[in-house]
Amino acid sequence: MPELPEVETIARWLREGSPEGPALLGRTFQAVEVLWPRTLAAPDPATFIARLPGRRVTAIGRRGKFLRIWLDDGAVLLLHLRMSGDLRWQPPPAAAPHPHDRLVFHFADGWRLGFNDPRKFGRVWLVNDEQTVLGDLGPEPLDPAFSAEDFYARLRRSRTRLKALLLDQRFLAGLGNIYADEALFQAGLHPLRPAHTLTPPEAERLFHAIRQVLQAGIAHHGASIDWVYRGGDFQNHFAVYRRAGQPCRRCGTPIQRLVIGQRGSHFCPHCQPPPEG
DNA sequence: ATGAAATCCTGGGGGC
DNA sequence: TGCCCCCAGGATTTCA
Repeated sequence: MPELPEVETIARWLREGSPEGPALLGRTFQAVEVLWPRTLAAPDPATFIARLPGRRVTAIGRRGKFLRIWLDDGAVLLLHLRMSGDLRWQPPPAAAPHPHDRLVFHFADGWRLGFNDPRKFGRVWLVNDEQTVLGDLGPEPLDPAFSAEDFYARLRRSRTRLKALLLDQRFLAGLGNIYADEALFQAGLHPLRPAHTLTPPEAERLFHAIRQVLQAGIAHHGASIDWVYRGGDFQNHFAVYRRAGQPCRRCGTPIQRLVIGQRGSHFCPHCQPPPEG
């Protein structure tokens, strides 16, 4: 599941080039194939196919879990990988698309960049004003301007359980199931704690834990789980995620799994004491 | 306001 | 070995 660290890794590789392929930055689109139209959130396929050729990539970045590719006509290509999305370079000569390619971008030198997405949940937008898509996102966790005080103030406004709140992209942008569980463990906070019950020290602990796990994830080039492989190895450093029944690395108590807000949640019942009731 | 449930999808895992 | 069933998981939409 690509979350903030995985998307950040992909953005860097597209910007700088990687062992898997060249940089996307500075390239000009020659053509685009739409193999699964529902991947395209906006505009409609005909408009998309007509508009992209000739456009040059001027910058590449990230907001939350969205990949942002700015074009020389002022438009922005936004990609959300959701569950199983990935971007894969294919070198020339031309060959059949990969089995789960939904969009394929073509370049003049024969390289192709495929938006590959087995589960078809990923979405792509080509818009003039990115705010129409990104407008409701919460703060960037790693933004230097975002402070522990801001975070505490936001927590106090919600009675929602911590786990569900951390996954709400309007509350905070970029966390998914893996990093939410890891951050809660790191902070020693139970996923069922109502957000407004956190003390200022607890909020500060969670704030720093979130930043720490995200930065660790980025340093490891993200996590490679299931069949989504980005070359990262953070999956070998999980403290709780998908470790139900295995001993807590800190105290040895078996890790528990609970479904919260339809999401599997993993935690140590000893290091993360449950709320009252 | 809050949250639960349904929805979209398919590869993979468990059960037999 | 193979078949069937069911499930995870992000985000949105709908229902209670």
